[in-house]
This record gives sequence, C-alpha cells and structure tokens, in this order.
Amino acid sequence: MAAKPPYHHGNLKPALLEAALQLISEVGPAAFTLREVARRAGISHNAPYRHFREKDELLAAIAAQGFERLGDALANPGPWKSGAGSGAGKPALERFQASGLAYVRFALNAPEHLLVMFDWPLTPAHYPNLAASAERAFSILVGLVQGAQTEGSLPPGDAMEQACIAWSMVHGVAKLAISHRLPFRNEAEALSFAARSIQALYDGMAPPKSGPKKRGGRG
Amino acid sequence: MAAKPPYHHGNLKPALLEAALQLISEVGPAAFTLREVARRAGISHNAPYRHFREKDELLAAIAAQGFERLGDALANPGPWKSGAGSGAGKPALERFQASGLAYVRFALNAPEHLLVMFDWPLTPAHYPNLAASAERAFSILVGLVQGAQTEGSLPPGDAMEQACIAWSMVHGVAKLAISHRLPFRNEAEALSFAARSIQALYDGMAPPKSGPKKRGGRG
DNA sequence: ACCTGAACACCGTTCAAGT
DNA sequence: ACCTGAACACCGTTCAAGT
Repeated sequence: MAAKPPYHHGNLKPALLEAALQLISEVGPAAFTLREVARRAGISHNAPYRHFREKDELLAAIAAQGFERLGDALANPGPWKSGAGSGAGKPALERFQASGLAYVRFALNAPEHLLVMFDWPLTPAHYPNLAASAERAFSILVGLVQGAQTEGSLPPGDAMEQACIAWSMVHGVAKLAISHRLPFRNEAEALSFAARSIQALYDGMAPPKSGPKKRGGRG
Repeated sequence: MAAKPPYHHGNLKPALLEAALQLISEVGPAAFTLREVARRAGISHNAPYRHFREKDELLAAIAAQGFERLGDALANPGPWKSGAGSGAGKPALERFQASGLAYVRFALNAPEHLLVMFDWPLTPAHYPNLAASAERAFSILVGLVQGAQTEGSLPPGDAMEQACIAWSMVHGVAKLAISHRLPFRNEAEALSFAARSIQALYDGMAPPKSGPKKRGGRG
C-alpha cells in the first residue's frame, strides 16, 4: 500500500474534514489554518478550494456535522439516572432530562465541534445545510418538551420557551465545562454536575416549603 | 485643529484598548487584527508592542476590564422586578436574582467583552490580572448565594455548587442571546426571557403539585 | 522613552498552467 | 476533473534606526 498516494480519488473531502477536526482539537478554531489542513492531508495549499469555496465553508460543514450528531444524541440519549426508581414512571420526563445530559456529554466528547458550532461567526443564511441541521436539533428538543407536557411532567404552555430555558441551562454548563471554568477534574464529575443542574432546573433551587415535600430527591 | 497628533503622550494604552473594543464590535474577535487597531489609533503597526507584549496581552487586558465591569454589575445590579408584590420580603434573594439579570444585561450591552472573556483561548496563568478579576467576579456571585442562604431563600449546602448552577444558567442565556440563537428582536425581550429563566431555576419547571393531571409521587 | 520603516515567515485567496 | 507553483495583499512579530 502506498503510504501517500499523490492523488486522492474522490475521498478528499471527508479526509479534509477529519484533518480539520484533528487540527482544531489541537490548536482551537482561532489558530486553525487551511494551509495546515492541506499539509496534513498531503496536498497542496489550494487543493481544498476544489471542495470548499472558502475557509468558512469547511468550518460550516464541520458545524453542520456537529449539529447532526448533536441531534442524534438528543433523540437517542443514554440513561438518565441508572439508579433507583427510574423504572417506568415518567418516560417522557426522563428522556427530556437525559437529552440535557446528552448535550453536555456531546460537548465534553467533541469540544471542537461545539466551538465551531457556537463560537465561530458563520452567517447561517449563507450555509443552508448548517441552518437545517441546527433547526433539526432544536426541533428534537422542542418535541421532547411537548412529550413531557403531554405526560404532565411539564406544565402546559409555550413549548419553545421551555425548550429555550432548558437549552440555555445545558449550554451554559457545556460551555463553562469545556473551557475549564468549572472545578471539575474529569468527565464523570462534569456529567454529575450537569445532572444536578438539570434536576435543579426541574425542581427549583428554592428551599423546600414547610408543607408538602418536594419531588425528585436524590438518593 | 490638530486632528491627529503625531505623538501620543502616555495615553496611548487606553486609546488602544478603546480602538480594539470598537474594532472587535465591528468584526468580531476572530477577524480582529493588531495592525488595524494601530491604523485606527494613527500610529505605526508595531507601536502597540510598547504597551503589550503580544496581541493576546491586549486581548487579556480587554478581558480583565470586562470581568471588572461584570463584577461591578453583579455587586450593584439594578432592580429585580419593578412590579407587583416584591415588597421587602427577601432582599438577599432579590439581589441574587437581580445579579443574574445584570449578567445578561452586561452581555447584551458589551457583547464584544463577553466574547473576549469567554471565547478567546487565553491561558489565564500567563495573565494574572485577568485571573484575578475573573476570580473577584465569581466571588461576588458566591457571596450573593451565601447571603440568600443566610436569609433562608436558598437551602444550606455547598454555596459554590449553587453559584456554578446559577452561573451556568445566566451564561447560557447570555451566550445564546448575543449570538442571536434565541428568538428575540430587542434587548427588552431578551431581558424578560432572562428573568423568566432565573425565576424558573428558582421555582422549578415542574408543574405545581396540585396540578390538573394525575401527579402521583414516585412509588 | 517612544515611534518608525524594512524585513521575515506566515496566511487566505486567485490564477495560469500541468496530467 | 483534480492538482500544482507562483503571485497578491494581508498578518504577527522582530530589529536596527530615528527624534
């Protein structure tokens, strides 16, 4: 097998995306350069222009890929709490809360994706794929809210507003966690904090009233 | 008449910071260049190096300035809710919630500051002023949490954890709002949403226990 | 001290030319 | 079609030199 074929036979585009992600994970999106991506792919510095009109179009492709994967993660999240009592009581609520955890898990596992998706100034109007995949991910979240409303786990009312509030919560946790501004040493601690944040948003941070006991305690 | 004095007499550093902020607000931190800042200040392209060791040091100065102003805003926030019924019951709680609103207001009024503070990869260990001002701002938040705990408006327990949860909430709202990912057309709508998010975190998103539907406790 | 022009090694993007 | 080297106008940073 030739170690470095002089010509790529049509598989250059995915190879460029992969090399770009690897580079961003090393140097961040700000220091990311197209010429270095080309170097790592073993091609000349302007060959990428056969596949991407400009640098931002490559970044937009990465962002769109990220929103697709994020949408998949939201639609098919892992378990919410493995522990006691999560039997069959409130499946829609559990999926809603698990999707929040999946959001943070996605960020921790692919921080370079999240950075390009949210911290790079891409005009979404110019990249329809990006706008569509972002829209899809948000729609999935709204659907989870509506499911919990139907179930009675969330109050009736504006599902989009409730989705935006939940989104803000997990987005804040994700952004602060991957920029190492929260005091966590590993992914498990960060995910545990994310779960507590999601629970706090559902139950409220207020101290329990002297009357009826609050729901959803841990333990 | 002297529109452009050929020499700056010691006031060049603040002039550079101001020009830099203006430029960032126009093009974003990614497209921000030191040479353009120098051009706007009317000096040669390497004169800034008399005041900043490198480009990142200027950005670190901007970030530190931002954390100072953010800390001031948290310590002295505006009113929480001007309207009905917020009499004089819980001043510490109201200051805590108002500080969250002040966080979002700061972001909306100085988005270029927030971008540099949180979205530029500055190694904080290399810029002590930045680390100190960020630490101060966070300490103010923790103090507000402790005040609410003493008052009984927040449950006893880890004040830092509660501060991190509240921070994540308002940071998510701020970041999504200034990147125009939430459906708001003006600052008033965004601030109103921020207030509802803060209230939701305090009260919980769960429907009230005496709600319309079956709401059996768990088990 | 503070500022300057020239220089270096980069970068994004374009273009005429190769196979 | 897909790739190439040369070129252009930038950029961050350095340096010897001016006042």
